[in-house]
Amino acid sequence: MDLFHALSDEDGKFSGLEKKLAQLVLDDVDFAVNSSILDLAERAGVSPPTVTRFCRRLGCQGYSDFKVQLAKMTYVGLRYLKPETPTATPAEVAEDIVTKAQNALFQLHRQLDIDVLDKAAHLLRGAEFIQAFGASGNSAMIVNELHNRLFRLGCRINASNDHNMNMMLSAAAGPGTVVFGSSFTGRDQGLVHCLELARQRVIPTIVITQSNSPVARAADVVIAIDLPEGKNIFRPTSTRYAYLAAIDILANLVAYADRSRALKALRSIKEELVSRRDGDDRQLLGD
Amino acid sequence: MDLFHALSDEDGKFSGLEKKLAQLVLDDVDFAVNSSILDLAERAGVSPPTVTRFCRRLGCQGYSDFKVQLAKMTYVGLRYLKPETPTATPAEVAEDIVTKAQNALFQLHRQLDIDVLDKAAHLLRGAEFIQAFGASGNSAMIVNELHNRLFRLGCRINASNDHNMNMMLSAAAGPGTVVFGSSFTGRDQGLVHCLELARQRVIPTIVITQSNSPVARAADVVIAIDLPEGKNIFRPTSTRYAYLAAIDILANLVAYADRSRALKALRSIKEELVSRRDGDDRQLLGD
DNA sequence: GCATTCTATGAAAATAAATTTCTTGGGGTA
DNA sequence: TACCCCAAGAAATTTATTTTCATAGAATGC
Repeated sequence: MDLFHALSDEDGKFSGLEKKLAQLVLDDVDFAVNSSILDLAERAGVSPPTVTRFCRRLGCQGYSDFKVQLAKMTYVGLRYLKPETPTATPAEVAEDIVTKAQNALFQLHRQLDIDVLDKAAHLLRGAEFIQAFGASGNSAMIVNELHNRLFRLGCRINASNDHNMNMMLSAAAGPGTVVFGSSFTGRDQGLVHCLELARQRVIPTIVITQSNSPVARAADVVIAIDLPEGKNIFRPTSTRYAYLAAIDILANLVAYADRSRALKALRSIKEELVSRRDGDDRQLLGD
Repeated sequence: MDLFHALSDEDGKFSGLEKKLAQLVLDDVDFAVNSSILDLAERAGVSPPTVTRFCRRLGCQGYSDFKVQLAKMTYVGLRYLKPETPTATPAEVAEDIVTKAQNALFQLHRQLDIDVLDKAAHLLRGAEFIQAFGASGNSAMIVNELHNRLFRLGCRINASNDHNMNMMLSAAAGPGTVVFGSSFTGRDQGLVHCLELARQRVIPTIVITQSNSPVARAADVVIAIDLPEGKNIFRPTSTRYAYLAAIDILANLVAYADRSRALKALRSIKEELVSRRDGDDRQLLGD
């Protein structure tokens, strides 16, 4: 049953007052979720029985059931984590992945230390140059994303995914540089080494990793992400979504930390894209 | 208020029966969400007033409020989309990004055509070689992720983010090759050209893009993703989360389509990682 | 064009649900 | 031993929800 769909009345089965009710509910879900049937009826200018009937038409058992469904729906539909079945159908695979991704985002939001993130953003914004290190598929993606976001904001940044290269880059880093590292496990020895090199050179370091890990201990600013890992080895880790969101938030804070610089850089990029393509600026800032 | 936290009774404020209630609720959220106070009381072996008091202690207004909060919580906390305030605090930025990411995942799940995905998975699994094209930051990330997931499953795959290169690769593609393309906007002319080249050579093509776009029209199998774009130019598009999830699902389906090959490949990679590092196999399959 | 049927709706009644008040009994404390 | 406090339930009360019944208007059939 899909309340979201039902409320939009695509089949046109609602009566006049029911349409009014649906509109009211969609306009102010909070109110509907928190009020009694009498309040809702009064505000909609209908009688309580009409509300009950409305709920039934939507496929709910009654008003309380409706409220529960509504609460679920508006807070993003997501099944509870089910034990994994070995014979998963494609639909189950899809649901499982989406569920876990949403869960990872939820957990991220719960445990994210905004102050640390803000501190990191200001450090990045003030940097003359940023070296971003992350190896293996996942962390590589993360630092590449950081690169992809920050260069648009006028930051000078290089992302590198090669251990030996990282080492040389760290050893060569001069004043004004900030080193950024990503490690999902927190046990990337190569990254730890780079961070130590940076520390020797009094270069500030930021990492996104598990707290209380070797990588975390080697850095100045730690964006801690502690999520349980799944067990299905076929399944890519849902932790990536959490990391990606953290990077997105970070990039935003960097943008806000120096709005004018960010705007200027974005504008140039956009102009270039628009003038070189078909003039359709829906492309915005990259495919 | 954080019901999740409250239910775990970290402050040890629960009485004996309240602990029992909390356990019952956590064990079977579905039951709690769908039953009346009498049912819940009976199943927990307590009186209804005890349940009411329990709800109050959890910070809820009463039993109905408790049910609503519970429904929200278990379906992943997520605020309704708020209009964006120009003077966003870091916390608001974080919430907004997480919200939109979850929303993108929700929408993806609602509109995803599993059969198409499954078809694409079988095509990829049967391919002798896969060329994956995606340019600019976002699509580049997507095809790199595809590469990152599929090579682990024993697929022969190359990801390329360079237009000219893609063109040459398409022109040189031989029988047994499958071309995969990603474009968020669906208007990547270079990609369209590659797809046309492939079509001339009777090479099957799969794209992940907006439906009814030039890219979609040029491909054999279309994984359609149609999400509204945000307007904040500072903000990276939340669509990325949806694409990423689609790729994850796709990779899973490829793995399940040929379990033994996938397992074999994964096992070799894992052995290599474990033997070369500190023997800690928590690293699993890449940082 | 009138009668009939159907549908939407509300009023009132009935039921069910939730909460408050009052009470009890067990554990601790002076 | 007497007192107090707290957890917990029974009964009473209040509140919320649903059902039943009645009505008016719209649609349909003859």
